[in-house]
Amino acid sequence: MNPSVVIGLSAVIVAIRDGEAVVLTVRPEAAAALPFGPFAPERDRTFELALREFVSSQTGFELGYVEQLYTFGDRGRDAPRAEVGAGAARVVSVGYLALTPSASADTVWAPWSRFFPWEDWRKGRPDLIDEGIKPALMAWAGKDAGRAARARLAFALDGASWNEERVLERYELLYEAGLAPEAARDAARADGRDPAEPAAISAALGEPMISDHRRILATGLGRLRGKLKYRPVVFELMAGEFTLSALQKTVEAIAGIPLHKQNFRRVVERTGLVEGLGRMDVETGGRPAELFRFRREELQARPALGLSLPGVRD
Amino acid sequence: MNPSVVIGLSAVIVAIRDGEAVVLTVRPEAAAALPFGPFAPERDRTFELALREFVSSQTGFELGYVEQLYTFGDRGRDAPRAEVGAGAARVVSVGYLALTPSASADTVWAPWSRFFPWEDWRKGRPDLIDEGIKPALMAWAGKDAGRAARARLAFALDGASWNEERVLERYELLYEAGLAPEAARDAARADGRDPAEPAAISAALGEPMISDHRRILATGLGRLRGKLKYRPVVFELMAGEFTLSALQKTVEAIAGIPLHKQNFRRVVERTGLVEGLGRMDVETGGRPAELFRFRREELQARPALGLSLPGVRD
DNA sequence: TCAAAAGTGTTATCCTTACACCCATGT
DNA sequence: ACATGGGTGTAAGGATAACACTTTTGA
Repeated sequence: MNPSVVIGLSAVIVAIRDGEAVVLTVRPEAAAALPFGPFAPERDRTFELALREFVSSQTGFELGYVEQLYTFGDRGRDAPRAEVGAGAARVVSVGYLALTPSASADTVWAPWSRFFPWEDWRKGRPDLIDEGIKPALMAWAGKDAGRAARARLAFALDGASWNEERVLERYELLYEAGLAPEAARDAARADGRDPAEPAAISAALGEPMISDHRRILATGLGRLRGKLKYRPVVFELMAGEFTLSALQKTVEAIAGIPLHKQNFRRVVERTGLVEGLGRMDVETGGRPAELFRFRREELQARPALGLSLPGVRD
Repeated sequence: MNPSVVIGLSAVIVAIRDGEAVVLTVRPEAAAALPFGPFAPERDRTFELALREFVSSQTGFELGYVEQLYTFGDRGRDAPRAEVGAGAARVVSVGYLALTPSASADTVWAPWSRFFPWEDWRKGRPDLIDEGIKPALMAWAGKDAGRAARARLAFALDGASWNEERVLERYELLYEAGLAPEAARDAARADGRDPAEPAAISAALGEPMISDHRRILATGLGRLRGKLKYRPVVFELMAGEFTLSALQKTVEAIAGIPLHKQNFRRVVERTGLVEGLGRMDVETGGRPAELFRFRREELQARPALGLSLPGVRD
């Protein structure tokens, strides 16, 4: 008999709804969770097939773009037993990122700002950072200069500049500082107690999720923000026809920072990856906007999108 | 009783020796292999600890910089049974990339050009591409325009430009085209036969490795080449003191392309991540070179290295 | 004195960033 | 007419890529 390892698959499924980046969650009545399911070695030929299968049966949703994120195997932060229904097995979870152009009006789609409210800088620096996070992290750091420096760089405190990609680093810091409800839960489990998952109350520092799902979500958001800059993945979030403003709004929602309109257009045009259709959008306020489509056939030839998100300082 | 999954860990351990990028291999007498070992769920707290443990006990080597690459779980390309000593278990392998500044003079260090001879463009476009790879891929493509286009873009055929990061894409293409000995081996295993690993003859299209190790190696090389451009990982391959030429040689060995001396220096200086020591190197031919050190303390503050490797066309 | 490698000056070009302004539509 | 969002011109500054050239050592 083999030592027991059970592989779980979790998916960060991202879409855009009403200009907000949203992520598919399950069990809306309790603490939020990403869609997850077991990997059955005797049945599933590949991780990706298994993932598509259980997502479609669990949520009725067919995935398009999918990429592997990371495999989480640390003890103490693994999934609770019940999650995969195994006895005393060690749970290893393989996280995936998926992008889709359509999101239902269902409540299972949650804006990810619910879980990471400090990540949205589109309207400027969130007050939460200086009013909630900074004092809490400084109290945790105390006289430890290393901790203070990490906090400063992660959260752009005291004039440091914001790097939108470091989502995981920020979450891990809050976790380590005990400011994420998941930290207390995991500590209790490590002591042999069996705590309930944190309630889904809207915590000031972001809503918690079950197991290590918020960590997987942070990994997904960070990866996506990074990838935006050098691969044309945005288009996986767009419908077949879209306006350039809608494209910009999408990038802004993902990156969490505002972009300069004209520069954005120039960059997009220069890539040669979009094509104007000559037709106009059916209004959304002012002047009609031209519709564009993604020239997917060019993807192999010029796979870069070189969006250089400008540094946001304040 | 649980369905059996066994997790294996494999490491792509990279160093520089005599200006060549080399990778640590085991079993030099047979087909090459990366260092690998099982993950024991009841013993190992994290993947990374297990990895450091078995690498040090297997090769006597202490790892420094380590990062997770990818988790390979596809059936048909998994590790052979014997590798992890399990019965009928499904093998999932988690690949890691490790960098180290020191390589022994041992033969266990193999230049990776042995496995991917087409990846070294430092002396210009390798003849192998047009003389060996192109005809073979064209024969495989036949009248299939899609296949021909993929080959063209991956291997920079017919004027397409070379992208040094697409190492995995190139290997996968050769595998799919049946030009990697591993492909025949895996096909045989899928049919229920039990073929020996390919012999370690120096194949024209690169030496094969056991199991999916060459794929893991390709993943590691691609990741490293990409990361070079935006994270200061090169320094993990350097000793405490080094000359700028040595640094440049290292980047060239990894990226596989030649760099412009002065532009390289300007970029490195602008990052502020190196500091001249005022002392000189003890000769290597001509004029003595100044020694520099990596300012590791600046790593948190400015984590970018922005090496923009210029496009190589021919 | 010559080979070998270190190190510097300069320039055209392109990209990034940031101004401010005009255009087409519905109310 | 005016509010709303779509769409454009232009220019400063900086980074990139590519020239060719000087300097310092050992043989």
